[in-house]
Amino acid sequence: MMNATENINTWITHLSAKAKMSISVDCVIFGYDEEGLKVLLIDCNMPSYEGKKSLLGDLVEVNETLENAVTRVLQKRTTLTDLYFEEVKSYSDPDRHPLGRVITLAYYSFIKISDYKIHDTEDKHLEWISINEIPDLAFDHQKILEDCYLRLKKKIRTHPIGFSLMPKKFTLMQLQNFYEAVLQIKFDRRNFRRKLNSLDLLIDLEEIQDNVSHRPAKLYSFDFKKYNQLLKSGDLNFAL
Amino acid sequence: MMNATENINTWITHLSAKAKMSISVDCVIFGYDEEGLKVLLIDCNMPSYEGKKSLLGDLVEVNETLENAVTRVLQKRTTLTDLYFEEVKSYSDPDRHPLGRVITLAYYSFIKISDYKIHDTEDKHLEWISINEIPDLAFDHQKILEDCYLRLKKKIRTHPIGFSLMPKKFTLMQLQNFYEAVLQIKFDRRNFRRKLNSLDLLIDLEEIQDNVSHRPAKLYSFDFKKYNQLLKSGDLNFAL
DNA sequence: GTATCTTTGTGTCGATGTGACACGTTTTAT
DNA sequence: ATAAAACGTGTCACATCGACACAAAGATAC
Repeated sequence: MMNATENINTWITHLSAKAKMSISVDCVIFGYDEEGLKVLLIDCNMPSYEGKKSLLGDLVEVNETLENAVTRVLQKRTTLTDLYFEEVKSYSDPDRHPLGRVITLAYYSFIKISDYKIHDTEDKHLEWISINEIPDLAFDHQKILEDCYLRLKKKIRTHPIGFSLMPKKFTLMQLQNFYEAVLQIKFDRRNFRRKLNSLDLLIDLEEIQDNVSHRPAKLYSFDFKKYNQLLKSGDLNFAL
Repeated sequence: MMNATENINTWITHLSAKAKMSISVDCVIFGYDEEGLKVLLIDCNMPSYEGKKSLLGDLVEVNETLENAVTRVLQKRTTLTDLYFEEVKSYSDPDRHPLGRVITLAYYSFIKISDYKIHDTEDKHLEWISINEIPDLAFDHQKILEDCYLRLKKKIRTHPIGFSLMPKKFTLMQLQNFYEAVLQIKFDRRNFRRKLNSLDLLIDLEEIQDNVSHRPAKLYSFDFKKYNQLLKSGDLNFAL
């Protein structure tokens, strides 16, 4: 019987094998291209979920952190390294996985779809699906995806994480389209531009669009240097 | 060797015993009384951390969710049920726990210290410590506490979670003291009152303080009913 | 019972940010 | 030359925010 004080942080002397379980990470990999916001999903062929799609995830190995595991999954599935990702929350229903007790931690990441290349030709089962056309997913992945999407929407309004998904040179309209696609809301064009200008994080490249059959727009780039300075000094005041 | 597609969500057929580990929850139990913001800590007598204090946590059992485990820990340590708590993040350094591989999920809760009673007389090692006098803690609990405190401060500015820690009848000055203690910042009295009034969530009880040797203040209570309505309708616009 | 102490309660002004809103400009295509 | 398409710009009303000072209420001391 446990002493009143005894717990994982005080007096116990060994870890019972009975209380061990599997941990996984599940990544909601958001991607953006000019068609809109998409999510990378894979076919799930596990009995009882056959035909459904699922998020990308894997078991955490005994000698790695959860962040290591996420990095591993992201690299395997996108070939990209150094991706931005963020922990969202845990899912721990004892019955959530048919193979047994698996607690999972959900993460989301966000990449430029044009940077993405299929890593392995065997991965025919990987697919970008529009955020508006998500089918029924296996396990509790529907809920995970929802929670991660909410988190992304909250994050992107207060942190300029979206700019690395823009082309190097972009127009204000492309930027607005990006925010409208991710947040699924419309902005007033004039107010959006006023806001972005007031942040003073865009560099006017003094160039204009080419090959468009209408008045060409001015091109901008994002001032990552200034952004990082502001971030360090704590004076970043981004809000959309 | 793993097939390109094989992972926890697709084709594997069994969970390897080798990849199993222990999971714990650690709770930062914040408490408030008129002396200020405190944290409930316990003595840690585990070799290599002897003499240090630690957060309250426990191993997650195979048949319970993380939330169940948190509820269990909170009830054991405070005797209180139905406490508010929130997941913060995971800590998964393979070397973070001397007994072996233990991934932990951090949660914080927030209670009225006057509601708290020592549950078990053996728990002489439990103590409320002022947020400004936190000693060195065992494991990575320093970091966990910091992260949870940051989260609490962020949360309390946008959600009126603090009102259940007030007496049933309170003065605006008591409320301001509460926010100042938790956030460790000062508010202008007039602006604070204007803000709170504009939220329209306080009920003027038309009573005044008693037994004070100065001008007595008006007493208010929190309109939980209206708050819950606003919460449901999504019109809650709380920000301090 | 008057003076003093302590804490309460209250309003204004200037600055800043936000939502709503319309028209002339630039380029290409015909 | 004209039409089509998207670009680029400014104002006004309104709400919010920080800064700031003084009179009122009750208790206490003399």
